Amino acid sequence: MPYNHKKIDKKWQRIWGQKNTFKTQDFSKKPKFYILDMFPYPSGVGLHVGHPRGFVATDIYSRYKRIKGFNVLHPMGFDAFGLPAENYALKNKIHPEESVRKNIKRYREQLEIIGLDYDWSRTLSTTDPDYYKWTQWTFLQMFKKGLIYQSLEPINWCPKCKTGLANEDLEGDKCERCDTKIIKKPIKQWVIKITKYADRLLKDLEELNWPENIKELQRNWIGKSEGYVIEFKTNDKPVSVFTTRIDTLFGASYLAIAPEHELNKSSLIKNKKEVQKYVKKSLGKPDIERSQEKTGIQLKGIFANNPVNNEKIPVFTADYVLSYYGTGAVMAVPAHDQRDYEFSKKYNLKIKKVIKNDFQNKAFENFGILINSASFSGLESKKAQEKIAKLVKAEKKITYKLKDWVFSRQRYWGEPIPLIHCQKCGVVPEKNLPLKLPKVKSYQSTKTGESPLKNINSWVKIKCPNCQGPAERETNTMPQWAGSCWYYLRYIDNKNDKKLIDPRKERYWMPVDFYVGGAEHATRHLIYARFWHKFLYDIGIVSEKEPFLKLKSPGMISGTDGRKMSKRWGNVINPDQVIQEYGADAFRTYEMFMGPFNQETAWSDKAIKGIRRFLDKVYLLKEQKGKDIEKLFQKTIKKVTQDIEEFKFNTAVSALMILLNEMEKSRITKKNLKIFLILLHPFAPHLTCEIWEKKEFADNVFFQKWPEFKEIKEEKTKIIVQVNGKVRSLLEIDSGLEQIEVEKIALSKIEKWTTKERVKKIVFIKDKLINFVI
RNA sequence: GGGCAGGUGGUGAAAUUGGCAAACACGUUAGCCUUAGGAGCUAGUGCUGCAAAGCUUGUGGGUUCGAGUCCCACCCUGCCCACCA
Repeated sequence: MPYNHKKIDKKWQRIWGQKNTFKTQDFSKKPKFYILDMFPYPSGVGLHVGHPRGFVATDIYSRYKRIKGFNVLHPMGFDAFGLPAENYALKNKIHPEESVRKNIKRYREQLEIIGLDYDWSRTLSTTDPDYYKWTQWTFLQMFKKGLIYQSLEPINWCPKCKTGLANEDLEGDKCERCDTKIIKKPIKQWVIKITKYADRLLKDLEELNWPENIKELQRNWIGKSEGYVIEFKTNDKPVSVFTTRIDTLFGASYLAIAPEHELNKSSLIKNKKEVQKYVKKSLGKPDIERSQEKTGIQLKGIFANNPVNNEKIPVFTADYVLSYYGTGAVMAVPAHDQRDYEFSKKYNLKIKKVIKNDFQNKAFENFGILINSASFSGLESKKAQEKIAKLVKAEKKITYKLKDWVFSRQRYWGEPIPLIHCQKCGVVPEKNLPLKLPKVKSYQSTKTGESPLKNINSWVKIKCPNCQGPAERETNTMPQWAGSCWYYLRYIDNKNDKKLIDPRKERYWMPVDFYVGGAEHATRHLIYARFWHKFLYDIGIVSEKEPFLKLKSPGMISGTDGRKMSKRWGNVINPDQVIQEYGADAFRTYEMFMGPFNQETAWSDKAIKGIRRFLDKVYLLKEQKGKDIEKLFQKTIKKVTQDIEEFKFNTAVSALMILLNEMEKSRITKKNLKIFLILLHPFAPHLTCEIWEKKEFADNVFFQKWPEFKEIKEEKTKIIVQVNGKVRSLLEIDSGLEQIEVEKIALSKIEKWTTKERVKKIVFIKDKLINFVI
């Protein structure tokens, strides 16, 4: 291999470091550009080649923007609290603080040898007390604003991790982290009222320049639906139900309530024992199990009145009804809801069609024309809804699938929740932040499932800051997602110990212009962070409603076998080894060349060799005489510029290859060589810097201007000649010729296929195509 | 069950958005060079065919002078959500 990548990579990384080349100044005459990577979670195994795909892309974009004359902020940090880090530490019998420090060091080394242009002086870790001080501070602001409440409802419990999990942390009915089947367990949890922001989270999505599929995922996650709340009178307390199909009210043949519903405790129930047994059984089941087969039990002795026709209908407790959605009770319309249909079949309940249809053996769920609905028969669903609602005095209501955010974990390795429980004063916020995580030897979960912090008496038992009476600290910690909700703000002002962020700097840098990271965060990190940001906006800490203007997600890189890279398959490829063998520039350029940025692709040990060959040839380029290829140069400048802008790096690289292949056979001037190096620089920064220096070109590659391209008019043009749409010939003629002239030339070329007489019609597009239809 | 993305050579892929399908690269074949080749260079390489020529973008239909691209139906793969009333 003609160039020594090991030497060159090291040399330039050292020079960039010594000269502080990538140090970013706050404020500048240049326009600002904030480009951000989703910061990594430093696990024990280190990065595999899939992780840096996004980092390399932002690096290319960032270097491109710098050369284009922007003041670029491109920072990197680490998200290191949470279960995986704690489990890793437990397994390896070291303290998580220790393992996290080691892992971060390793990650940073791995990132540095790729030659990324981060300003490391702005780095941060979510586990650093100077950082989580402000995570805790924001939490307390939410607490003061009444956005946080305690709840004792049954939560998803992982018996192995011994912690409560939000629905988002589940994989079906299993714990996402350890694959253990979860159970329902009532535990006192802190919960954030993210649902209060549901509408804004939904509405503000519209303005964002995000991929449509990610927006759609968020919309579905928030899950807005409009309907009505109808009150059904019973012989006990009335039951409110939520429905989106009030037009089917005449078809309601029973009420179904969730096992958690109040009415289950009614004294009028005749079969109390059975009902209680059913309720108890249901509450222990995870939701998935509840969804597998529809079961229920009638509340004997209880009846409801259908408000539209006073019909007396039975009431069932059924665990297919979810307590946390709508009102926890539904009116069942078997003819028009598949779930109710199945239930009715099983328990032999009335199935009454009220929307015209020919369906048999299943429910018809579409809108349509009402039948069997007294004076409303004949109306169309939408119209009927308003009228029926008016009649039964139903209230319009908007419901969301989004649930409040269970914010506490019964674990050691997280931000301590800065609250104090006092018998007299209730819950009191901590005054001295950061509330540091105490150092302990043993941080195993307690047998009761409570946080390990519970065992540290000296930390837990304190005096109430209000009344000086005996009080206890909250021992739950925050979930893994907490720290990543606002880290992008802290890069802007990472050493500020007075404020979360200096407002002047915030106004200068925010919002993030471009955010790049995995699509798997579409519904968790990206919703939580947007929520957190909106809260900070509401209390005047930030000036923008949305944190991330533009978003792109890299496609996964799978192993050479096409399977997801994992220890289990033994197909993990380590970037260090690849860089060792082929150099950082070949690694970077190959990751961009392998396919479209947002598409999953399998790694290939062989294909990277082509990139290395390309770079070797670049290294050997020298000024020489030959034919002029100015046109191709202009075309390539245009292509590479546009492709970088659009994150189409694969075709940008291929354009550079095409240019190089031509250059080898053509005239190369000093000017052209410089342009080529500038175009290649974002992809292969080490090599281009080296060549630039070796050729004794002035200055440095990244202090150059990005080349502008000129549109060059072609004098000659190629015209496709078709007969009946099939290509039969190709003409190379002067540009701008009119149809009559082209016809003459073209006809002589296609004598084999047709004659002038047989031509019925001619389709002509100037400078492009002529098609003879016969 | 719902949503989203996708289906093009032996492989990764490209196609100016309706106008030469397969650019670029990997692999491979032949030759050169070499003591050697897991180096380099030259030429070839979608399929069928000796050739002329024909065929080819998951399947079937449609629109069009012309379809990988637009429309309809279906099949397959991947990801996400999933009793959301």
